[in-house]
Amino acid sequence: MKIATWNVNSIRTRQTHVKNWLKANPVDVLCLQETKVIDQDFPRQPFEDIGYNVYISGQKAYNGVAIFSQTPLEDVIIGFTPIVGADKTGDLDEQKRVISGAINDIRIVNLYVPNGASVGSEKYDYKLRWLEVLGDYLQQLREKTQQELCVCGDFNIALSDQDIYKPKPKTQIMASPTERDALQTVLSRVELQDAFRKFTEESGHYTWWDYRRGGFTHNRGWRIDHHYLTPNLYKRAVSCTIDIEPRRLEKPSDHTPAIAEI
Amino acid sequence: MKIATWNVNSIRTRQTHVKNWLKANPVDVLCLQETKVIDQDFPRQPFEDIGYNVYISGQKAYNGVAIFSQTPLEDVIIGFTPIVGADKTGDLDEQKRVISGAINDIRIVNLYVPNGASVGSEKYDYKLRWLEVLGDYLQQLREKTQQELCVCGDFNIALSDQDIYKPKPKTQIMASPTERDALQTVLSRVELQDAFRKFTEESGHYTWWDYRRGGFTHNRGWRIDHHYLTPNLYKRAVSCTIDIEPRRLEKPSDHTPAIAEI
DNA sequence: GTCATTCAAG
DNA sequence: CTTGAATGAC
Repeated sequence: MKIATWNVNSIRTRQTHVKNWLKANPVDVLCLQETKVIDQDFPRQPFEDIGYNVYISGQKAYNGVAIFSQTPLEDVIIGFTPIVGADKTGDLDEQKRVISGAINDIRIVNLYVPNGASVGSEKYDYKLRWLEVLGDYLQQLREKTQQELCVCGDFNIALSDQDIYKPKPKTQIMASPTERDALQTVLSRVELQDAFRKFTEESGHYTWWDYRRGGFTHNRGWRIDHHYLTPNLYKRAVSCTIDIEPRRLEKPSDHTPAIAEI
Repeated sequence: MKIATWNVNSIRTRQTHVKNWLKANPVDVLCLQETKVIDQDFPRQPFEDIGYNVYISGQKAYNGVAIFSQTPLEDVIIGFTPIVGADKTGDLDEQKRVISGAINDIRIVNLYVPNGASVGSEKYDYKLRWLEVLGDYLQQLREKTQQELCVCGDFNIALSDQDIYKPKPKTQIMASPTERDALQTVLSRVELQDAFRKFTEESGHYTWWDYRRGGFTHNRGWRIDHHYLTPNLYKRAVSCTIDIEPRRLEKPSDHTPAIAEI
């Protein structure tokens, strides 16, 4: 089973790119982030036309996640609340960043982790709060469903300096020790491991390049889109790759897809 | 000599349409309105590349006029001020709506007449004030230069009900009696005549269709883009036509070119 | 740099 | 309905 993740930075603007990519790369499951559209305006048809079931959780202008799956998903869960409860979730489900569903007792969790703006900002605190609840969510999800987890999406965190074109100061958003630790804690709680690093140890592999200052042209990239797998899935994983081609297209997303095969 | 007028509703957005149209219709002179760009950002090169001299008077976001001419223009005059003086012009040259130049003692005056919003509004008063100064401008231009005039552009006035898909109430902007009278006064003062009506008497010929409510699809058009000629030029005119094709393109301007041959 | 939104204009 | 600007986000 091939599971891809792609922050598309507006599904309406990227509709053609995504459809063409799926035709050339007919993955079983595609997890999208930053769809930036309310559910009623989501362009389902083009993807249903090529055989995908479409599951979405969107909002106006910001965030928004979706899962496309050739096999219908079982037990689709939107947001943290159904698992951890409204008390623990607080305001965190106002932003649409979490959707999950299962295929044959493999649970796919699609995340768009908050960016955090800058270290120490209000948005950074929000990111840290969000990651804490994410830990609760994954742990309870695991306990309740007894399913293996494939937790993928745009994490807005490069776990290691290896995942960045150049080591960054500790104050750099997406690379600061505090957010790295927060993510590491989440991973430990559910025994998640980075699928990409099962197969590739070198640095220089990225999934995101800033639109600004020719980030892509100069290959100043970050690997911030990940697949994290529970032990049995991790053992079964046969590949995890990044397809840079979509980032070369006209009017691309700033992210490119990562694909895990299990 | 062929002189065309075309409100392009942003020259940057319409660059390809205009260039392709000129390649297929190599008129001697093309008068543009609503270029919507400051002079330093005007895309001169593509038009110079195909043999046109480019004369512009633009501003940010709104209005803006330009003349493309295969023959260099003589004595280019921008705005009312050089002819009628700053006192009479007042604030009317803040909006870039007037540019003129001569070829062989034929003076081409390119106008973007204010729209006027709605009858009785502040903008309507501005339109009427503007038309009054236009009369002064044309009269003095005529006297000073002793040139024949081709006054063309987007007049935002349909002089007769024949020029509208359906007769309109007297309160309808672009068809109200007061603005029609104001334009008629201008024409009388300089003995200008409508080139189009030398050749075509039927109704049903339009140069503008509102983007809203499928104006073009339903052929709910207006003829508001005109060529007005002084007597000797009017006598010499051999044709005046409207080319609807550009209005059919993808992402068209709401106006289409009118072409007079003298 | 790119996107969606809101606004003003037509 | 389409455009450009201004904003905020990333």
